[in-house]
Amino acid sequence: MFNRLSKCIKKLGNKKKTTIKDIANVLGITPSAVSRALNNHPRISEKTKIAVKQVAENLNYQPNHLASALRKGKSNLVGVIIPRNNSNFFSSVLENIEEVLNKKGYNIIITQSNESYKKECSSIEALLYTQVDGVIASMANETVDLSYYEKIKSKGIPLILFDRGENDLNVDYVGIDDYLTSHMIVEHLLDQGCKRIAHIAGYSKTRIYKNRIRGYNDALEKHGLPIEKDLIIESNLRLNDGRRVMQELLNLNERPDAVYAAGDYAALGALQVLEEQGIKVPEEIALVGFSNEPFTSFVKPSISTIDQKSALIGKLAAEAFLERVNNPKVKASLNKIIVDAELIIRDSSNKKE
Amino acid sequence: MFNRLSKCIKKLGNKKKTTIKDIANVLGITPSAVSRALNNHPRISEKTKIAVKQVAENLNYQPNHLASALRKGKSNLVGVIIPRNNSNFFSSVLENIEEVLNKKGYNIIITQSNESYKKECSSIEALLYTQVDGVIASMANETVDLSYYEKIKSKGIPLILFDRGENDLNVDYVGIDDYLTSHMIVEHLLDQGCKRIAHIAGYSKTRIYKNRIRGYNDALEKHGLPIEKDLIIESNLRLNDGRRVMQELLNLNERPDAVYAAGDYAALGALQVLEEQGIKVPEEIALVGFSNEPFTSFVKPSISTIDQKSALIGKLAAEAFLERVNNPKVKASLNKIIVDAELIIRDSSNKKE
DNA sequence: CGAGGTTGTTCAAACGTTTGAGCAAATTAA
DNA sequence: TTAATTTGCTCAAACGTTTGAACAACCTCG
Repeated sequence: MFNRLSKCIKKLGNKKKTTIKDIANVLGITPSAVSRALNNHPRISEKTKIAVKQVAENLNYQPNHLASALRKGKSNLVGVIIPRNNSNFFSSVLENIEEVLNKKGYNIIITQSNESYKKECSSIEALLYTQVDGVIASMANETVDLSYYEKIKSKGIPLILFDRGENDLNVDYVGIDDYLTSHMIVEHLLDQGCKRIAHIAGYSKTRIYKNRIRGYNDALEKHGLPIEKDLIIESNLRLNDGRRVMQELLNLNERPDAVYAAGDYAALGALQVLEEQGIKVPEEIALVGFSNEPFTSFVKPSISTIDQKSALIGKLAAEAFLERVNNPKVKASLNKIIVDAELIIRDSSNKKE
Repeated sequence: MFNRLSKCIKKLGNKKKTTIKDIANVLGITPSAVSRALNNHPRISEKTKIAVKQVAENLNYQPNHLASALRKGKSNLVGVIIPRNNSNFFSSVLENIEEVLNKKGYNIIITQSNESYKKECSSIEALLYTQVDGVIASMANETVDLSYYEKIKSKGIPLILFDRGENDLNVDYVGIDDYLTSHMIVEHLLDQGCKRIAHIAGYSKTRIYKNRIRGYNDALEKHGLPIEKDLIIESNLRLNDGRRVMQELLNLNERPDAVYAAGDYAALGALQVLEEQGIKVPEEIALVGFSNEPFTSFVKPSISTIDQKSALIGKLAAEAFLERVNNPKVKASLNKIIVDAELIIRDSSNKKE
């Protein structure tokens, strides 16, 4: 056995990667026994297992994922598609997805759609080509055509959406209840004594922004306040667009006394305009944003906002995927997991004390 | 031929994925001919190619990446390791790496080390297991032991470092010249009339922060200014640590009249403390950060900082990888690609006008 | 002592591609 | 017309693993 080993070590000189075959040769057993030993198969003797692992270690054996994935028809790779990577929300979601899935032996492939439908399609294409075992995605704002997502479903692998999803697509979803969250914001502002609440809305075709608008409207109605079209202005929610919308609101005959922006960057833009014009926040106009971007806590005044529980959403999305993989037959109930968002009240909307 | 086709379509009913074998059966040719047709092999007739592609389309054929990667010994996957995903710098680098590599048929697997050495090791492990064709990485702050990176090199696949690299590891590197950039900052502050420039330094074991400190020292020396130990304080560069260091600096017998922080978050922390204490920026103390995080442009006063050309760095790192893959023999010269950083002068250090 | 079960292993096929070698037919050159 | 070359394909092995089936050797039990 010893000269077998040394022969093999010599062979290793020419840089070929070690395979289970090499291990088998060293020990004088077959590759299948080695494979089973490495996978702790019950029908392999403890003695052999130890020997195999020892030799594997010595030869610096690294299993070839490609081969086993091919044979098993399972890659242990999960694709994650996010719109953009620079927000704190997505980075935290990712971190948690990864944490949960790594523990179960999955690795993740992250792709950014950059909010572009075209890029999103090519990402899906690439992920499917890589034979991922599932996809966890948050849709680009632009995306209306769902055929590429249908393609994932038709492959028979799990598809989990988070944050940005579509009801039409019949799949698992994890996110907050935008409608209720909007309610919460409006009621907080009313509670602060505000009477004319404006809404810097997101792209009204996207489900989540649509729901925020609905929530805003219904909350006003519920409290007997009129819904004024002038006070709802659609925006791409970027900083500069927040400025533009705030300016428009200030140009109205009757100014609002509160602004609820569907995104933090838009809220920041609004805040800048208010500051430039010497309008006191929150005394004259109160302000609430959405997403809890880090900067909301350190600008002056700090901006009230919504914490979307990114860590929890990531964790739940990953678990939803695992659930689907482990119980592929249960096609029946699709989960809509709704996480409670949290309103973080900061200076920009806190008139009391 | 037509009944062959319909037979095959029927077969497809039972959800099995189409393979080149299926296409071969339909057309009555061999799988190898199909493979060659799909890959535009010159020895396949135009007629056959067209027929194969037509049938492939009809049967909704999707090539199995795992199989071809296994056979070719090449996965067309590139691993990217970044410390954290929430900074604008890394997200922009990623976007550009992806753009360049996608064009060449590569997909990227992104993993976050979360600045943890342990996580970094397991990421490397995972990437190697997935048989990536190369790794592009920015090292975690913690990382001192390079053995895991050596492991990548020993696999014989390209390793490209960016931003955070180590000279000891003999590999390609893309980044800015931290030493010169520090010079530039110090000279800008001197130009503004500052005489006592403090430095909120990064972890002095990390190469880039070490170089920033060296640059700071040498620039002062060059201009005949003393180097005062009290004015250089090491920090983890997070917001709160920036506050702590700024407080320490203010407690000195003789206050600095300028602060150069090696990171934007630390600069922001410093700014908060200055504002709270009613110290005028830049008049009493000028401030410069590092990295051009978005918030530096919208806080009041806006913070002068360094743009590290993230897009360019991403692009160059990806190209360095491609270079290595295409010319594996050229072991000789390893590239240190140095990109010129740009000083963005904003209100926090602009005393003139 | 023989039937039945368990243990530890081998055998061979399979996963879906790619690719060097081989070969017949068609084309070109001499 | 024949030899040489080109064209268009087939054959079979290979990539490294996993896995159902088979089987010998050993153990157990009545």
